[in-house]
Amino acid sequence: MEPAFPALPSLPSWLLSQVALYAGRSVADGFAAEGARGYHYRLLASLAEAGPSSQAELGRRSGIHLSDVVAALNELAADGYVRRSPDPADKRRNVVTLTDAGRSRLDVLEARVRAVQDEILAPLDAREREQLTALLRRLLDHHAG
Amino acid sequence: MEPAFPALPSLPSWLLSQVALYAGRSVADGFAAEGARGYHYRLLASLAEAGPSSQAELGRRSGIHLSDVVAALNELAADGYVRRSPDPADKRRNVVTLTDAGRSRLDVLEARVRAVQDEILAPLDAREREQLTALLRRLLDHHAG
DNA sequence: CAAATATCAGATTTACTGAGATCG
DNA sequence: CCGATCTCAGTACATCTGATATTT
Repeated sequence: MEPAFPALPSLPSWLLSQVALYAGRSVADGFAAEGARGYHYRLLASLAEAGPSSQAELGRRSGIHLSDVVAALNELAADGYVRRSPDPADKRRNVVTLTDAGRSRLDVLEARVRAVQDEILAPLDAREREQLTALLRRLLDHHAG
Repeated sequence: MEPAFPALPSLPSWLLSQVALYAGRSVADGFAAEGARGYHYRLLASLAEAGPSSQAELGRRSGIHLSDVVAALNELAADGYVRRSPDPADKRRNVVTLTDAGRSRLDVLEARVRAVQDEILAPLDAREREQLTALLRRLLDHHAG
């Protein structure tokens, strides 16, 4: 007579949320040590990857809500990491550009992120890390597509 | 000249949080369809697994803050799923007991959870599901101990 | 007095909702 | 008039903090 329940801690969704909670906190702590948040990194990385963009594009690419994009860009612009200029071709839009300072900022945050990923995945070897990311990627692609 | 960044969507911590976000929403939706929340399930499951417990024990086992345990138990007790009685052996404590109705309630929520897990893991076969949970479990054990 | 328990009230974070103004 | 963009204000949820009272 086994117990009928899988005992919380074996549920995939529970494992996922617990590990994600820990990972999220680690990453947030790493950013906080630089006075930044995850949104800042995601926006800077998205700008570096795709070049100058409208805010709506930025939000879609980085998965951040438009209203949160506004707030995070206010902070990034106040620190001189991005520049907002009106798009002459479409007056509804702002063109957001990464400044040199923003590029340096991204490098710093990037280094933090890398270090934290390594700490999170510490108990796994290279092959297992690839397995994990491949499995997660398949789940994400399946449910996002 | 490869780009210097790993492009957001390949970061393990990002994959984790995205998949966990989806999984968390799916589970929450499943519970909401029964008028319940995750806390209710976790508390009921913890009671079924370990028997009558104090609130502090419950909180520790299910990873819910004491103050949230109080609120969630208020709701469960109001619906007759648990009973709170003072512990004669230690007057600081309440002994929380699962009622028959609570046991039935757990079965219903349990079924929901199972179905949702299956939906979340849909793109993976049995072997891959075990791989994923094993990898996640190792990460969790490493960082929780 | 120190530590554990239970309770309540509120702060914090991330994600999201809704309403407005402007423009294509 | 519809749809997209930007902005601001405020909600919702889970988590966590702090204060208080009681008992060990």
